[in-house]
This record gives sequence, C-alpha cells and structure tokens, in this order.
Amino acid sequence: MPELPEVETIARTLAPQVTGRAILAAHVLHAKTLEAGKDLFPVIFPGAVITAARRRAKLLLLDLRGRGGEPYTLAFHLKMTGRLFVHGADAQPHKHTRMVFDLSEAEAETGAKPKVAPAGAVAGRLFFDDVRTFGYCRLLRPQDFAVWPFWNKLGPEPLTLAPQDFIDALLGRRGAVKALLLDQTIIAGIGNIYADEACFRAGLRPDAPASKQKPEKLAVLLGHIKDVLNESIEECGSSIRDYRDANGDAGAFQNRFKVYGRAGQACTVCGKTLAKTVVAGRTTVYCGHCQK
DNA sequence: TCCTCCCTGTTC
DNA sequence: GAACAGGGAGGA
Repeated sequence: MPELPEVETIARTLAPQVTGRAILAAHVLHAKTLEAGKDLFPVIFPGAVITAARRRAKLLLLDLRGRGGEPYTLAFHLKMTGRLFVHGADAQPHKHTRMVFDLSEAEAETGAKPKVAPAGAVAGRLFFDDVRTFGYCRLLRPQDFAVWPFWNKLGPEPLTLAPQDFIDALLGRRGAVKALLLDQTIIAGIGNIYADEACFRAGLRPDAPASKQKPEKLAVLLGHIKDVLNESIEECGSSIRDYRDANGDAGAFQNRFKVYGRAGQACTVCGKTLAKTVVAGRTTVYCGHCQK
C-alpha cells in the first residue's frame, strides 16, 4: 500500500526519531526479509550512526555512517504491509516483526540536550513489521547500488519530472497508460491508488493506449500526477487499512479518493456509476463518461 | 508485453 | 472457505 506519498511521509516522520542515533545491534527475525548485506552486519554493528532518512521511488532509505566514517545505506521496500516504528528500549517483537534495530540515544550534536544514558545502552528499538512478508531490507555500500538491478532500472521521480521527458517515455512504448504509470522503470513511485486518481483527474481512461495520446494530454496527466502526489503528501498519505507513518498516525488522503475503491458508486463529477476493470493485473476504477 | 505467483489477514 | 488486496520477479 505505501506508495510515494506514504513512503515520503514515513521518511519525514522517522527522520527526527532516528537521525544521530547509533545502531547497537540488528536482529533478523525473518531470514527472507534481509535480502542483502548480512555479511556487513558484523562490520558496522554496533556503532553505525543513522545520518538521514529519505526516500527514492517507494524505497525508504536510512543512511549510515560506519565506525570508520564510511557510508552505508539501509534500504527498505515496505510493499503492502511494511511498517517502521521506533519503540522504547524494552519493546518486544511480535508475530509480524521481521527485523529489530537496537538504538542508542541521539548523538550530542543532533539533539538539543540528549538524556544521559550509559555508554552503549539501548535507548530505543526500531521495528520493521510486515504482515505479508513481501517487504525487504538491504544493507548496501555505495558500490552495491550499482549492481542492484532494481535500483539501476528505476525511472525518474515524478515530482521533478519534466513534461517532455514524460511524454517521450510514454509515446515510445506500447501498453495502456496506467500500465506504464505502474512501471517503475518509466516513472518511479506511483502505485495503484495514485495511478487511478491521476487518470481520473486527467479525464483519461486508464486502459487507453499510451502511444495514441496527444502530447498535450500527457502533459496534463503529468500535472495531475504531481498534484495528487503533493496533495497526498500534505495529508500524510492514504491509509486504507495497514499504512501508518512512523508516529503511528494514519494519513487522510483516502477521504479525497475520487475513484480508488469506489467502483459501483457515483462519479463525483457526473453522477454516473464508476466502472471497474483490470489493467496490468490490478483492479482499476474509472468513470466511463468523464474519462476518454 | 502480459500473466502468474509470492504471502496472510480480512471480507464476502 | 474462496476471493481479494498488490509490487515486482520471472516465465511464457
């Protein structure tokens, strides 16, 4: 469920909770969750310090500074049900906790006045919970990104994408508009929710062939993609059932859905019944009257 | 380029 | 007790 706005919100809410804190130990409770970097654990734990929490596509990235100052990154893909939470030092993992990172207090230069704790004492725990175990974590050195196919193939970020680049990418390929929006190698970070919402706003049928669209209409579509993503970020994302940010709070953008999850209900613009179909293997809702 | 599968909790 | 949710890998 977490798409670009949700992962962006998690990065923003997680950053103040983890930045400047050292990872004292990392526990893997579900072996498949850690896809890469297990061999680096003894190299950097304990002692690696979290220097930033950020997002690329739907990936949540925690930048680390190793014991010798060298950079590493923890990359999390939350897929549908992944969550990241910082708990107290005595929190115990539960049924769906896949990884646990023991954290120190924040370093002095990042906090106003950190509480005094014994050196090396666990002051909190970062949990990676994931009911469906589709999510994963990788611990990467800078050079490891270059040999990670998924990372290398990621397309541009939609929020900073130039209209002409978007037009060129879509017109050069076959397939339905929505299928291309969901293709992370063409544009990164859009999932089922925002693809449907952007197509509705643009008055474009999700199953329309991308290559047959007028460039002007694709430029309009990109504008709506940016709008819907930015509006959702302002609302702290959309919470369908599982998603929460790193503070445990739900987003509010689901209250503004015009089509997603509304098949069979009335179109908010024309009042006609919203249709449901399948595009690129995903449930797709659109208005047959407003979208052409 | 399209289809199936992975996985488990929730809904019908 | 089956259908459904869905990102992305891998196969057809």
